[in-house]
Amino acid sequence: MIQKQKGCNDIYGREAKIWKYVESIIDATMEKYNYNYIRTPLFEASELFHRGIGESTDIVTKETYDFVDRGGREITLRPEGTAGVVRSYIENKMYGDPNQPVKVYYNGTMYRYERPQSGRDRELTQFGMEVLGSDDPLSDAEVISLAVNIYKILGLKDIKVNINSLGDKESRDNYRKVLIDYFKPHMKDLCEDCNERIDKNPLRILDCKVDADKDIMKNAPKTIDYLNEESKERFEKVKEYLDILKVSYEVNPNIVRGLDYYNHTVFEIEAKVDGFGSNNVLGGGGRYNGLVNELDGPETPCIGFACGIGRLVKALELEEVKLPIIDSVDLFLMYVNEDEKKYATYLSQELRMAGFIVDTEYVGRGLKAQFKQADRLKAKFTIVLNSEDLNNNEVKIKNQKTGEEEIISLDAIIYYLDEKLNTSDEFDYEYDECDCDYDHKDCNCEHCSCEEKK
RNA sequence: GCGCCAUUGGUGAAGUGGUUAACACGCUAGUUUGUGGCACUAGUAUGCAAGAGUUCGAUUCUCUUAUGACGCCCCA
Repeated sequence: MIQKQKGCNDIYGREAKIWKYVESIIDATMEKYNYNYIRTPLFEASELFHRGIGESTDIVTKETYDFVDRGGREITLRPEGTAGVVRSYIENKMYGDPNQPVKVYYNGTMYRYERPQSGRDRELTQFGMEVLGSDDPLSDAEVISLAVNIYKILGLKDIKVNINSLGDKESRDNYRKVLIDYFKPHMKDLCEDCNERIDKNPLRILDCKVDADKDIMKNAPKTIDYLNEESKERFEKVKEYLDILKVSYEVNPNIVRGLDYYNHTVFEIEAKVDGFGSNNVLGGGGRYNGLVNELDGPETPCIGFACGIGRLVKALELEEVKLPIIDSVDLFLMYVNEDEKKYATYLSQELRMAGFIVDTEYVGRGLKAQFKQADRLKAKFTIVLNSEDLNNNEVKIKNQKTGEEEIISLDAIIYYLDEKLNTSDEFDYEYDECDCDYDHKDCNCEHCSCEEKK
């Protein structure tokens, strides 16, 4: 049997419906903030992601899917969304667009060649947004609040926003030196990994799990104490706007982000959900004023945010957030003989075109089993097509919820369903009640929330 | 890249170096029921991730590979 590739997932059934719902909320919310959807290629020239480290000594080895195509080009499957957006921004000269800043959002699969673990796959789907061409602290605050609002609209309750500021380049470089000077004499007290980090990526020592509780870590210099006046003022402004937007946050000096093109605002949003494994960060972002220029575009201040949808969906599931997922059909058509089946074929199409969700029998089940199937599909109405009734231009329609049956004229089906489904609130989505009519003591359906069951 | 544990039917799973691999749910058919929720009957893996080895004989032992879970590294 051919198995799926490591760290990839098949998403189907109810889970796929949740994904679609989550994505619909993302789309709708982004639109309200007037962020425009952008689609960039899934693969890009490797150089885009593995660009020169340049003047910085911070080295981040990117674990990406790289390959050489038939034309000898070095290709990389995108590990994140920002670089492609920035490339597109430059290549399409969006900086020349009179409509500034450029606000875009994306949603797509990313690929990382890593060992899978909790909350981390090789193929992942991320959505994110970027504001290119604004250095206004308001855009920092807006990006953060937009992200928070998406989580809130979806129904996540316990989310925590951690923010920090790395300051401008001057502040950041200064802080780096201070941090190295601080840790250097104490290297023997730190773990093996930290000894490597001091050279590769000193800021990330602050993230170390092993040494986190040591005094040396707690007393480490904090980024915000090394901001110059300008950066400090800027950070205050961001916080001020966040207050106006009613976003609660916590300043966490250990949020540093791994890449060196970040400056000023950096933030992470975490879900406080039990059972989320070692990594409970839903998404993060920050300001990257140097990146456009680094990729040969004009000096452009930008800020962005990205979030893994897989983790988000997992958080919603763990928090048992009720989502308005449509997983029922309006009508299930049953039949026994071939003539009835033919009529079912005709009728199902008519009703679907009229806007109803209609399903019927395809595998030759008996009537009894067809009723079971109707239950599984959570059919709101059923019709057993019967040659005799059809000859009289009639049909017996049954309300699966109440058990009531009515004989109605064939011509009246559409009107009848419309009346029942759209004008009464009888079939409105119910968040907490069981869909079935069964005795709750015996009911085993997965949505039943009755006390007896628990 | 490193470490630890796992992989038995549609699902949850029990189990053993030796002729027929529990049990439950589900599903299908039938009896009964005024056409479904109950009850009863019957059916439902030539197969225990894949390959190789040890053995008279392996699903059970060993190795390799693949995938899953979790942790480290890394985290965009």
